[in-house]
Amino acid sequence: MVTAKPSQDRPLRADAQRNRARLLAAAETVFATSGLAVPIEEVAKAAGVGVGTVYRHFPNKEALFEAIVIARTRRLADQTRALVEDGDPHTALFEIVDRVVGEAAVKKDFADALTAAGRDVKSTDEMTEASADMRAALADLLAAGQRVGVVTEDVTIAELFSLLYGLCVAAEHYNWDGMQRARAVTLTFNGLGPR
Amino acid sequence: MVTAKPSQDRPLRADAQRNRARLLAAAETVFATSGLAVPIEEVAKAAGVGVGTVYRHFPNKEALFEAIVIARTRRLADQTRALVEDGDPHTALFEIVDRVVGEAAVKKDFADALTAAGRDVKSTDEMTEASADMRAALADLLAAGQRVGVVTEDVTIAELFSLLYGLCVAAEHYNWDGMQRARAVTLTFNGLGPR
Amino acid sequence: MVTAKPSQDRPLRADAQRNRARLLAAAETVFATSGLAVPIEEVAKAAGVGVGTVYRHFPNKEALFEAIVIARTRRLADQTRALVEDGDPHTALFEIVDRVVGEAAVKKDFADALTAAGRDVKSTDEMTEASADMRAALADLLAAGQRVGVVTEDVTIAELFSLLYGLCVAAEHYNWDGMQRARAVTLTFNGLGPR
Amino acid sequence: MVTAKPSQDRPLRADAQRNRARLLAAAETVFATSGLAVPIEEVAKAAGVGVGTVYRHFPNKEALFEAIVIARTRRLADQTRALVEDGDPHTALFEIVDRVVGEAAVKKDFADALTAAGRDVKSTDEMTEASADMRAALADLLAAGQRVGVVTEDVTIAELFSLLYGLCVAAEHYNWDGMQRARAVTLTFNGLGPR
DNA sequence: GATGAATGAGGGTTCATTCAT
DNA sequence: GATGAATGAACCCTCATTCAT
Repeated sequence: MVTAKPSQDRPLRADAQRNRARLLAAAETVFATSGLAVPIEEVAKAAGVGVGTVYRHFPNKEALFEAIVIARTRRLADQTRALVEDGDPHTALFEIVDRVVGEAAVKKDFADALTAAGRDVKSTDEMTEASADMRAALADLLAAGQRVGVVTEDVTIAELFSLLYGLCVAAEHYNWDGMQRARAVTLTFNGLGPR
Repeated sequence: MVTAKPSQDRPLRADAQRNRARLLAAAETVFATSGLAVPIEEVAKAAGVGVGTVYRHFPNKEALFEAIVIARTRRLADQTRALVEDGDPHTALFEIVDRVVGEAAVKKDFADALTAAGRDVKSTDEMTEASADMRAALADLLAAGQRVGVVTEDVTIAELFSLLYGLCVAAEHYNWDGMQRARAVTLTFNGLGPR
Repeated sequence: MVTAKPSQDRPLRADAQRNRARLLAAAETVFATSGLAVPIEEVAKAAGVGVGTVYRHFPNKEALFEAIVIARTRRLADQTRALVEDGDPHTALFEIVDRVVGEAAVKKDFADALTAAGRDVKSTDEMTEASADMRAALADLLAAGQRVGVVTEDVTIAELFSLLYGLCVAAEHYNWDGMQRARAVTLTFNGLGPR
Repeated sequence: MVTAKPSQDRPLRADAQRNRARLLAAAETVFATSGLAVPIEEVAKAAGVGVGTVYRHFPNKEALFEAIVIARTRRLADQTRALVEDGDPHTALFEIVDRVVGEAAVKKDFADALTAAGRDVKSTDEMTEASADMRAALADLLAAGQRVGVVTEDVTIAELFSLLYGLCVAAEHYNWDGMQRARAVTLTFNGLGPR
């Protein structure tokens, strides 16, 4: 956000910056498509760079993966917060959940990400922060939902979180289309609302 | 279940039989504990045999893994059917789901199994059969639930299946204890029942 | 030395034993010829095995190298001790030094070994033991030399050791033939003897 | 010594000159400390320049290393010659040897240099010249020693050279302090003198 | 049948060198 | 001239699978 030294910065960085972004994007796609086990070279190829470049930007495969998760978590948190502020409280919760689940269905790595496939994404400060951020955004959302009465008071963030998680994984696993997803989200929401 | 050559076997066969069983048990544990990426040798060691023996019983790693999934699926199907027949229709659905989810929380490999971590468990005949079996049992369960009115008519087996799946994964991921699990299952069931 | 269980041991081990030996021999040659930087595959090829076999016997390159050093040190210690016992005290010191230096000239790895090329051969117990053994043998030799008067009393083992070391390196570096070596050893011995 | 284009250079040239010097100094230290295997980038960092600059001054890593060896050899030759001229013939030999060995003990790269760690420092013209220079200086020294009788007539330059080499390596390897070094040099000299 | 040694393809990572800025 | 990002060959090591015993 804040580019230090407004004027003559290191000029090279422009390319590097772009490469990093392409790498992240490519990695997201490739990991999503082929799983975490793909050779790094595959990622590099998809990003149109050499393996060395991957390693210049990320110390190792795990770090690359973590960077994706962090980016993704941040994006989700941002979107969530946007919806909390702009959206109709009555539908905000449904919408954001639906959207999150929808994305998860496409980018196969979300669950992979959170699950981190056995290997525990070692809580980097950055990761911890992004997580907390997401959690906070979701908490706001939940509070909003409870305020307008679509969710009963006794539902906790943790519960919401884990149900959301389950939905994401299922969406990904069963390759839900919009219809199926909406239905599942609806069913789940029914459970959260008042009897 | 299907013991090939029902009657007189050479005594050695007994050892082999036992080895296969130990192998399956060991593999289930080891995969659950350390993920699918563990070297086969680890499994062999855990089973107290040499790698060669593993390969005598299963053509390759994937087959071993599949065998576990099949065994597990069969077990679940059996349990489900048992509950359908013996259990109180009002609680049967809840109970079986709770149990399945409970097991999933312990044996980390269930989701791993179904998700099959990227690689698609190629539907063997056996696997297909076990799956169908499980699906049928769950269908019966669902039908029973609908008959007594705890689940609305419009819920499909596919939907039930995927929600169940999501619960399992979440249970595993968040390491739910009995309480948390019951709560999640309850919430989910609320969603399936009549308004 | 002591092969446990004289009769029916694990039969396979014979091959493995042989491979380990071949590996050690090959590695000694290859490292000597091409330096410590040669790819492990080169060593494997020289031993007529696959890389995997190298790694079955030695956890990593360094361990392989260390094994060579240990073997070599033991051999030297043994030879030294033999000379101490069998040899004429008047010539024993000269002879053993000459021989050690002679070997060093051929097997280029001796100095490499001791120097351990920058990386410090982490003192394994085995290594420590072998070293101590060698040192002890040399101490005996020195004592013998002093007893018969070819070396003055004030020469310490450490001094002998380091001069020997220097000679070895020089022999290797300058590729001394027997004549050159004998001359250098003689000159050095002159320095150790009484004026 | 040989500054190309003696007179008017562009001011930038000054920077380049300085960079080359810093590079050489940094490389000497870094190679000495961490061995020849350190990444070039390490050297660059130590010199406070980018890798590109290293390659502007030296075509490749080997050339950089060779430049160090040459510089070092020249320095030794100069010092030697100085001692030959200024020093007391009776102690000159001892002194120069002691000094050379002393330096070798500090700058670990001397032996590394001469041994050239497996890779043979391809005799560049420059290198050859520097070597010859050193050899000549040492020859003068030896001659002086022989003239005053501290060294017997039959000692050849080659012999002196190789003993010196051995001492250097040993000094480096055993990390001799001044005392230990003096003792070793003395012992060695005893050997070179008349009986 | 069981064992575990051997194989070797494959993947992660490093680093000398090049080149756009 | 300097910089440091990019490249990719090469290396260490792992592990699924085979096979001699």
